[in-house]
Amino acid sequence: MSRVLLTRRGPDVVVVRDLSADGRTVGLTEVPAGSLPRFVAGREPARPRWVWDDTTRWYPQLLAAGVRVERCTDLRLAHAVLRRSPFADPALLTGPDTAGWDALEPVSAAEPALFPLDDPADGLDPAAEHERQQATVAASPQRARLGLLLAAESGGALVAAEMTHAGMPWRADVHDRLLTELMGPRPVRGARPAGLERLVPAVRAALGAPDLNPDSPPDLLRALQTAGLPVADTRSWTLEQVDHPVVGPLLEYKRLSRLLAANGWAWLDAWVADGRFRPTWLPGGVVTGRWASSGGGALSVPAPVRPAARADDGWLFVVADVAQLEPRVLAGMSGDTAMAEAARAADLYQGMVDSGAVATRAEAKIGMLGAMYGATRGESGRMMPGLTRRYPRAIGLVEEAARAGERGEVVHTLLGRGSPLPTGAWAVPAGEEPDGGLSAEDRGRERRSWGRFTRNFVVQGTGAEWALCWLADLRNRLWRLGSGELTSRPHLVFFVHDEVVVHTPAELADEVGAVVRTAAAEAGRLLFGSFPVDFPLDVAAVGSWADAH
DNA sequence: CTCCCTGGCGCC
DNA sequence: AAAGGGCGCCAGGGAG
Repeated sequence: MSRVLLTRRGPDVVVVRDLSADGRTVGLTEVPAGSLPRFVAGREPARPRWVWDDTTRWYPQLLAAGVRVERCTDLRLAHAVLRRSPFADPALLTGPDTAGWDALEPVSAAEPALFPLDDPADGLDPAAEHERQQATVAASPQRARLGLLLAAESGGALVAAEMTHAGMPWRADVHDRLLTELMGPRPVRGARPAGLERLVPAVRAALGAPDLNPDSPPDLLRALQTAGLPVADTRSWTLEQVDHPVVGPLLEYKRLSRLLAANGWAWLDAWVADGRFRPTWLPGGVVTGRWASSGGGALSVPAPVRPAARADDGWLFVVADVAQLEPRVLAGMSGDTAMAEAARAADLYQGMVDSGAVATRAEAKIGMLGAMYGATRGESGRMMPGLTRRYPRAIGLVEEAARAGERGEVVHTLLGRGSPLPTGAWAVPAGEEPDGGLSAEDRGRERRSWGRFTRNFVVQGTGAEWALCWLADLRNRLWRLGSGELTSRPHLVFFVHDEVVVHTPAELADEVGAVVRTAAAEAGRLLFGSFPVDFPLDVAAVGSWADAH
């Protein structure tokens, strides 16, 4: 496969290097920046891997010009992975501008102030960085896994740019109607909607606090305590435990007030334009390898507004999510055949019950979540001995990850993403002076807390790798289902950790459903080879996102 | 005034 | 006696 490296020379010229398999430059061309899309489109039929400093600095402009590419290497993301990977030799990755690569941030269309003038990326040498990265992977004892991780990470970068380009279809009129039905028509700026305002006197009266501002947690807490309620905070869960006339109206107020603040009319104004919601997706934005997002809270769109996400006329959403991704991933990465057997069922937790490992589905779920999050007490903690007996390899893997974290060691995902080193005062190496300000108890608590983080890291991070492989493979399969530009074919519009939304012409929905499943099976094969662990999907073809679950 | 922290809560 | 992982975002409120 050929590789083509793109670099900028000033604002107007792009330097194109054709690279040999060992990374040497075998061809050099200069292209005016304005004709880059035409150039890339002309080369794309040969299916090169485009190598560039950072997908966010190249791909949005190509997409805007109607050009889609099949694959790339994103040096920024690859650098971040390699810098922390226990599978990579740091000496091979180190160069004169390593600090610059460490510090390189993605750019977003929403804040173009830095770009293209004065971009720190322009002080870096992508050709040299690419050579270092190639050498690092080639020398790795796990180069297949590491290579897969870098390819998947880069594929994710392409998906992210394409999803922002296409946007999630979003009906502002439907959203406005939902809000109006729940809390009355849109008020003038700064005022409470009538449906919310109506609840304030009820709360004040029930607490005997005529001037209370229910939006101020400290004031609210004082008023609750003054009224004699045994609460130490104002959380909804706490209030639900209390029997008092204020609870009903106050919980209702909090529910509506939250919706108004997070996804009300101001959210619509800020994030929905031309019938599309376009968040900025940040692949690799979380230490575990999960994506983050900025703008509009894309990863936490609450259920009540999802009816506003509606496919275009003649189009459908194919919504797919994988049930119990993380315990399945744990079964695969630990090679635990008993857990993989339970994972053969569409419902892994029911599979655990059917095999006699646990008595009820609820116990299976709480036990597994506790194992992966590090619960040691309560119902979840009490289940650990039984789970350990039944699934020694799976439980053993997360336990060992926790112990390693408590020793201050790095843990890693299946494909080699490394955890950060602890920075807390508890982690001072033996022999050095511990922080005088931290008691032995505090140190123990922080040490265990870091162990819970590393315990979860290996599972959450490997789950993210499965999802990346799924996404990257699905993207190319969707492209082959249609013709014309990206948004006239079936295309991804949303991704939330273990769920995808594809926007597709209605007549292709069945085929989309099939390739979503094929891509999931392929992701399982890429990560776990022939080890028999299944990743069954819930797939629905719907007019609205809200109808999927 | 701006900056930063916290409580609270939405998602996985 | 609701403990236990990862996020982003908002409003309030204190610090500078």
